[in-house]
Amino acid sequence: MQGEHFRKGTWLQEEDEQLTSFVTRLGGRRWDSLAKVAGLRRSGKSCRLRWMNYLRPNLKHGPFSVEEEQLIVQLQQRCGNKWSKIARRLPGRTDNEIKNYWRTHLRKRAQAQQEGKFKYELENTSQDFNQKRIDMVSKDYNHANVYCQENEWETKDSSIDTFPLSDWELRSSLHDSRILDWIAQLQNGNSEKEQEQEQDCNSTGTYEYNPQEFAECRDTWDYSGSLWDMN
DNA sequence: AAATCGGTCAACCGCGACTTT
DNA sequence: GAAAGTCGCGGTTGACCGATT
Repeated sequence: MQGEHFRKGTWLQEEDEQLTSFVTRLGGRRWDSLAKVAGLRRSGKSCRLRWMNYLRPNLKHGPFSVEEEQLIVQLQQRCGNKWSKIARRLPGRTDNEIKNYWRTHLRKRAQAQQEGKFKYELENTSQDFNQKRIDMVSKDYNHANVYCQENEWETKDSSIDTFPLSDWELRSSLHDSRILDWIAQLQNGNSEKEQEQEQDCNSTGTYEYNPQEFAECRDTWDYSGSLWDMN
């Protein structure tokens, strides 16, 4: 493909139609060849992206639901910026869409919540406080777990694909780690985080699902609550 | 009304992983 | 086993649009 001049920028409707027609007939493989055969002056890469993020069937294009938002926040905390993995848990959503949504909507909210609460929590650090934190986070992860089960998403894989609520996971947000590290250092004089980092994400340890608690959690979620709210 | 700013999102880029030859 | 080709991912860019000055 050397020296070829590919078109860039926004896709035209004719291009979309052309691409859809050829992907439907030939399948979504060999994108460079497909682009050529279809007569599109686009790179295979560009065609693949357009198909995956916009044209392929069963994509949702509307606004994210509250439950989708919750799931994104929880999964992002759990596994970081692994957008493709997160996208697999949100049928009809693309990694690009989730990534953009996180960056433009959720990240700031999360940061603001964390920064706002961090000050408060430094002043309220105690064993009771930490137990409350763990209970809170546990509730949120149960929510995500149940949501996946309700939607019959595969749970055979480990790590992100199941939601075993290990002790490590309950404290895995930056926020919780920071607080608990600090406490551990005060108590033991060494960092608990080093040990945590060595633990496998697959470690198990389950928590009971309480439907009533879940319903309350679901009803009251509005980002003034949830993971970062102690009130 | 025009200029500027900030938010949003589609699309691009670079790179590593995987597959094919 | 090596090289070339292809795919998939995460980060970044830039066009567009509405709000504000």
